[in-house]
Order: sequence, then C-alpha cells, then structure tokens
Amino acid sequence: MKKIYISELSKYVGQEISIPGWVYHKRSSGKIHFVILRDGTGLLQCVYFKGNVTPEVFELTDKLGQESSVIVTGLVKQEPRAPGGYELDAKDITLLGNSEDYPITPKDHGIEFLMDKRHLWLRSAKQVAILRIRHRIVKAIRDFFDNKGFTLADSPILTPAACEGTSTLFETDYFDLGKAYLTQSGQLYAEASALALGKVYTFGPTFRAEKSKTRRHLTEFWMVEPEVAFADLNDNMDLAEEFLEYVVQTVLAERAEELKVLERDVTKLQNVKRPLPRISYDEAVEILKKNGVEFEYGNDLGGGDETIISNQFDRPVMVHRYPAEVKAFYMKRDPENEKFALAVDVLAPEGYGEIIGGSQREDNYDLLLGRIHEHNLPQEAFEWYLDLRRYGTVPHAGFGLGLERTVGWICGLDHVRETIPFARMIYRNTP
RNA sequence: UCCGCGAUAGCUCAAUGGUGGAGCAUUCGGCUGUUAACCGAAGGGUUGUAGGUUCGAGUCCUACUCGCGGAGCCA
Repeated sequence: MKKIYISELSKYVGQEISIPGWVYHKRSSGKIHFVILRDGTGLLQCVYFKGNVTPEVFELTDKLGQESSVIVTGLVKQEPRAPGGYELDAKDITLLGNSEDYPITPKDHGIEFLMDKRHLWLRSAKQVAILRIRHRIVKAIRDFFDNKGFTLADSPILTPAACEGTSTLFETDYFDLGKAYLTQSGQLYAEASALALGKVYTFGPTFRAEKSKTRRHLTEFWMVEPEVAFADLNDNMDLAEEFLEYVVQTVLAERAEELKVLERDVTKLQNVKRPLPRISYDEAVEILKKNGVEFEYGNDLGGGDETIISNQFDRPVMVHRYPAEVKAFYMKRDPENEKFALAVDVLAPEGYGEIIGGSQREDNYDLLLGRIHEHNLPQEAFEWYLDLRRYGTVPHAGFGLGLERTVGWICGLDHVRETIPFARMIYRNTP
C-alpha cells in the first residue's frame, strides 16, 4: 500500500488508507476509543467504535501505551470535532513496537527532566515545530546567499590556533603536530576564501569552551559567516539588514503553522523590514544614560544594556562603531576617529540580544601586524592571514550570525537549548 | 570563577520541629464523540549524599554532589 502522511490527508477524504505512526495520546469512552496518531507531519484522531472493529482490535486500542508504533487503517473523513479537521473512521490497527510507561506524559515537566529525555522530548509538538522552523531558517540562509552569487566555502573545524586569541578553546591532540583546537569562528578562513571568490559564506558548527551559563549560550553552536571583498562597513550593514528581512519574512510566510503551535506573537516579527535603525555606540550610550543606567563609557554593552537599547525599537537595531579596545584585533579603525572600530552588532528585539556581530576588516599590512603584537598573539600563527594583506589586499567586510539565537528569537523561546536537537552546554553533553 | 535559588512518589508540587499528602502517569472498574476527557478504586517513598543540633528533622545547622538562573565572555 502507498505510504501516506497525515499532512496530505485532505487528498484522501472518502478513501480507505493506512498510515504508520506513533500513538500520541488516547482517550476512551466505553464503547468508543480515540487514538491520536503522530507521524512527524501532523496529528490524526482515529476513532474506534466497538461495533465497527473486531474485539481484538478494540482491546488493543484500549491497551496501547503512549508512543507505541502502529499502522492504522480506516476511512478518511472531514470532521470539525477532530484536531486538524480530519479524522480516521478506523477499521484496523497493527502494533509494530509496544511502548510502556513513556516518561513524557501530557502534563508539566521540569527542564532538567526534559533535557535528560531530550531524545524523546523531540517528539513533542513544540519541539517538532521548533526544528521545522530551524530547518527553514537554515534553508533561507543558504537560499539568500546562493541567490546573491555567494559561494559556500566552509572553514576548517580543527584549527592550529585561536582565531581571535581571546576565547577559551576546546583542545585536542593532533598526531605529531601538537595541539589542535576546535574552531570558534570560521571568519579568518572566510576572508581568505573571499579574496579568492569575491563573495563567500561559511556555515558550520563552532565551539566555545567558556563557562557561560546563560539562556543565550551553548558550547557548540552553528554560525553563518558571509565575507565580501571590496565591501566596507556600510555595505556590510546593507547586507545584514537585507539578509535578516529575507530570513524572517520567509519563515513568517512558510512556517506560519509552526509559529502558531509555539504561540509566537508574529506581529513583532512582521516589523522586520528594511531599513533597520542604525545607531552608533555613542548614541547607544546616550540611550542607556537616558534610561538611568550607570554605564562606564568605553565598556562593551552587557546583556541588560542590549535589552534596554533594543526596547527602543520595533525591529532589530544595528549598533556600529564600538570602542576599538573592546573589539577584536582584526577590525579596521574608523578613519574619522581612530578610537572606534568599524564594527557592527545587530541586537534582536524582545531581549534576545546580539544575533549578529561583524566588521570591516583591517586591510593594511602594517596596522594589522601592529594589532597582532598589541594583542600578544603569535605572529607565526598568523603569517598566512598576513599574506592576505601582502598580496593584493582589498577592503573587505563580513559578519557572523548565530543560528541558535536567531531560532530562539524567531520562535520566541526563552532558552537556546531548545533550538538545536541536542544542545551542548557547560554542564550537559548527554544525551 | 563569582552571586542567587533549588533537590520530597515515574513527573509536577504540598506538608507550623510532632503519624510524609495531592494531581498526573501506571493497574483495575464505569461511560458510544472525547479534545491535557470525566467518575470510582488500588499500588507506588532510605525526603540528593555525609555529618550535627534535638525527646523527636522533609523542615534547623555544616560540608559535599547535582541542577536551574544570572554576571563575566560572547553569536
């Protein structure tokens, strides 16, 4: 028999069909049993009347444990009383794999328990919706860059040294070559690729061994990093806002059902259209002072500061030209004021914080070499990077977008751990 | 690393220093349209670990373990 998914049931009204799936839930009322079937594409209520099926089938539908795998057979009917609008006037059922005492019941559970059972928690409606949205975001990201002539040029995950020299890295032995480190950013390699291909992006996992314990941090997370040759900070901001608009509007258009499952207030996402507001670090500091924040000028913005700033706007806000001291060594200084780096962070609304960090890169060999020394970085490890300035250097810029933070923001979640199938955090690497 | 909060049934939680309970889940019974169905009944506990105070500790004290949230750092 042809395999049918619940999502395409509307095409089979009046026909007898079989669908494989899992028992999501069941209710009974004496001579009638309701089995709610889940197949990964939707939910289907299957109705078993005592008079319509064999005693063996009726008995089985009473005993089925939550998440038992079954094949149901019956007649597809339109039924306003059923969730989804269709139901199965069921005739038969075949048990594939029994499930007893399924731990995740349709009641409240604590986060520790759910994370311990993450491999099963993924089957829940909200988690399915989140992962579908995550997938659509990934596809939108790829579509956006592919359609604009970018080439995917992935950066290595095992690297010989710190990209930025600041974060704590995961370390591993690498044969006779000493230590290797899991990458914390593909950017430096993306710069090399951009000078080969013009417009590139790298999209892969990145790793931070920092002991961050907040709703915005994972030790392993995905980042997309476009890099463009012959681009300055303004080009970079133009690209970032067009990119964000495309991703958000695509998800709104194509994952409306999933956003509904998550009860996301989409009016906050509908505003994500160009132009996004652009303010300088100085203007951001003014906003903080107006809101009574004691902020020491020259510091980086903290999580609370970002929330106050983003609350002034109805869409993501770009904050540019940060004090160079708080930013990475490779960022180009503002020619109009050497104290500032040509950096830009995009702060998501509703307290979701920094989802994009980017900059125009330092393209002058002597200045870059000086920065490497100022930051006490080993010049030898960066010789290849310096080569990019020795041989045909050009102005170039790029940014990195954190996938999980973006998924969390678009889905309206309060923690990034639900945005990836199996989150890796400081105190959790299982399941 | 620092600060705060927490750990009681499979799960979510309650219990004035004085006989550890409820809802859900499970099992049994009832119900021909349920929507986290409902009604009745039953089983289910070394209260995170180790000490201490007390006639008596789930409750008070100390240490430890684990978890959650935040800071720093960052996407």
